[in-house]
Amino acid sequence: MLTIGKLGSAAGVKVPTIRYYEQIGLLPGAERSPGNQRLYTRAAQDRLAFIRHARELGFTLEAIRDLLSLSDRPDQSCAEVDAIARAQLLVVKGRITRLQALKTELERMVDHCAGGRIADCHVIEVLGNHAHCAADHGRDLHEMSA
Amino acid sequence: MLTIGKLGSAAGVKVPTIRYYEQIGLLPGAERSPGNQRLYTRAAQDRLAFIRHARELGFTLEAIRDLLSLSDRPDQSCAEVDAIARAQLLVVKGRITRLQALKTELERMVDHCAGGRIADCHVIEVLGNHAHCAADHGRDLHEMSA
DNA sequence: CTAATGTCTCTAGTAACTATAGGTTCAGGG
DNA sequence: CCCTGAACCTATAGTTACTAGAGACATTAG
Repeated sequence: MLTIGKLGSAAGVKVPTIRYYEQIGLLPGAERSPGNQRLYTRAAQDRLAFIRHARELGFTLEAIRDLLSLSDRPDQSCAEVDAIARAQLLVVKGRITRLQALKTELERMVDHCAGGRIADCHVIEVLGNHAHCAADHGRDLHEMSA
Repeated sequence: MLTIGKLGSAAGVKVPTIRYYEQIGLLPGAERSPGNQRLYTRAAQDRLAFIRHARELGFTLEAIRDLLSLSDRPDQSCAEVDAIARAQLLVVKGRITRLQALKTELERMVDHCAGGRIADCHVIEVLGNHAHCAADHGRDLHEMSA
């Protein structure tokens, strides 16, 4: 049995975050020591590792909740998991595309900017002027959090 | 002079977001009509466009605040802007790398998952098991918001 | 002139945590 | 066996960058 601190460092998740996950029902309430401290099993550690990895992969906690509920009923069809993964894949591809445009833009900014003065510097102009954008401007600011 | 709604649709920013930017001091208080509605000049539109583009490029509002304060004093050295852009470039490159690992992982998930049952499905196993990770696991969950 | 749309302020909610306060429990050393 | 200091407990509030709602006033089109 692990204390919350051990569990946290084992999984690379901060202690308050673990308590937060418990609070929102992503982790079940842990057993407690006689002194009321949380004690975790190997199963809880796996579950937390799953959550952490999924977060790293860009899944929202809601998506993770779905995934976990599926894993709790392991005889069901995989189609739903598959759908979630596919949806996330689209999001991820979109992000990569936009980030690459962004990277180009930033590189250009750095090139234009090296050692000059703001009066000669295109950074602000590039960002202020729609015509200079390399990136396409859809309404996509908030796919970031999808 | 533009109303807030026109300004918003011109710049691709939602009306409450404009008011929010004003509230946190990123946009100056606008002139008002006799009926107390905000009226914006071309200058305000440029400033908002700048903010929007910078957000798209992954700058935080704090970084944007810095950039704007620099642009308000245009005789200063460009070095600071340059430093911000370079720092953002690093963040962006890191994100791209991790998202590409993520993409690989998700593609693998989708491949393993096609039409099966969860019992045969590697999705949860892949994410739950540290050994199967394609991605490196630094403490980098929160560069996402940098 | 009236109805619809747009705007106003203010408050509260969102995601996914992070931090603080004030108190309790546990493990190691003397 | 006691004491200290680290780790733990709960609860609340703060963070970023918005978004949404209520209820009232302004503006514009027909």
